[in-house]
Amino acid sequence: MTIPSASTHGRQRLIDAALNLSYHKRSFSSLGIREITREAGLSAPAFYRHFEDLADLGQAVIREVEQAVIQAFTEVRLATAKEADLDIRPMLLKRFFDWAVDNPKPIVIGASEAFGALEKMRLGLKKTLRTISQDICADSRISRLLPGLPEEEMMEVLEVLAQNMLFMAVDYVEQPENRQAIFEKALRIVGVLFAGAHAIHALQSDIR
Amino acid sequence: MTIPSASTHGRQRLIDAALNLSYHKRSFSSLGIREITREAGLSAPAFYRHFEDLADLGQAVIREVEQAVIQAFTEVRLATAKEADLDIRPMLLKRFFDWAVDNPKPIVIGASEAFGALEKMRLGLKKTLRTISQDICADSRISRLLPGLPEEEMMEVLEVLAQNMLFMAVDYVEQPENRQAIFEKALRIVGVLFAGAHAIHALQSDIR
DNA sequence: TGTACATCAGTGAACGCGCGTTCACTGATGTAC
DNA sequence: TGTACATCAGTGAACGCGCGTTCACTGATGTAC
Repeated sequence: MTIPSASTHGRQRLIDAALNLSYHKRSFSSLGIREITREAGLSAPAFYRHFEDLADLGQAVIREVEQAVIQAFTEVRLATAKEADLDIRPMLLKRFFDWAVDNPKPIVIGASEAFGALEKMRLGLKKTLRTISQDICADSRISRLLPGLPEEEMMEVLEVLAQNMLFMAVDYVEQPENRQAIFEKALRIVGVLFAGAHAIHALQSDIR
Repeated sequence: MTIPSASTHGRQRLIDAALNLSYHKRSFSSLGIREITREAGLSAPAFYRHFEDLADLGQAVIREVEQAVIQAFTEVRLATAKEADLDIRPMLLKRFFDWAVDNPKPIVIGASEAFGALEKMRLGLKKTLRTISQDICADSRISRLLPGLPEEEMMEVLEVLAQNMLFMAVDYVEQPENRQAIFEKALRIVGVLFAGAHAIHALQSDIR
């Protein structure tokens, strides 16, 4: 055998099937085992070769969604690494939204489960948003737009931002006819949050 | 008979049961008819005396959630009507959070369904957030904090705000030990958004 | 290289159970005269 | 005021169905010697 690590086939097909169904019918917690195996083209008992129960599959699905979302941000930041615009934000956002169009499932599912039924999903996704916020926070192209802002304040704003951009990405994906308007709206919101963080920090510095 | 309007009993018990179950087990779309009637203390066939199917009950539930959320804001604004603080926002927010503690179900369910499974719920709740934003926008105690800001810009910011405060209210409800910290964080976010809207608008006015 | 064995993803048949839904019925309440 | 009727929320029994889960089995692939 190659490596005893992750099995390559049936298991992944079940995860993909769950993602497909959550994406189209929504709400992971309402899926059934037979429904998922049917979608995956497997017999029902095959499910138990790979997972103990639905919660077990759920953990695998959430890992998949988390990885995809983090990967999105990584790819976007790498793709824009050579850009040296004065303001990198529009390009970062545009790339993220376009990535979401190409990979709608983890975005749509992530958004709907981030405050949804299963606690494990909620906690996992919130942690993911925090991780992403930290990555962005560490990106000098962003942090230099908020000079002197303490890291904790920046993180707070970036987390709110990440959450809102996740939701706006869903609109962007689902309303192809309004994409330009949604993108501009998202940019405005980004602008407001940055400007606000900047203004408040300046105000506090004045008082001190 | 009194008035042929809304029936007072079984129907409401079914709605309450659905709210209870969604609140504790989460995800309305995973509830079953027998489960709901059981929770309501009724026989299964009784369901059909009041609703055609689950989607029909769903519409009634969402109306209930919407009304409760709007009522929350109305009550909060009435309760603070006599306050003439320089800045009414902390009191408005505090009262809203405390209302959420007393009426957790519509808040928690509203937050988890606002981006969740059923399209009707999502659209209804987004409309509700818009309605609330309009109410706040028309409140001179708020609008005077953003003098000269065009209504459309104010609405955009207030909608983002309303959505975020809904989510933060859930944290406030579910983490009694962190309430003070969550409240302060929420206030900071409110501050950032207002400061940002103000700063951006001032900037635009300068350019013109 | 061949052979015997172990491992493991997959299967169809079968189970008992709870589901959604229909049915004919009951009993309370309101209405007509 | 009494009586006959209509309305309607509720019920228990019954239906067929799809569900989750277990079982013994198959066939392909890897491993030992």
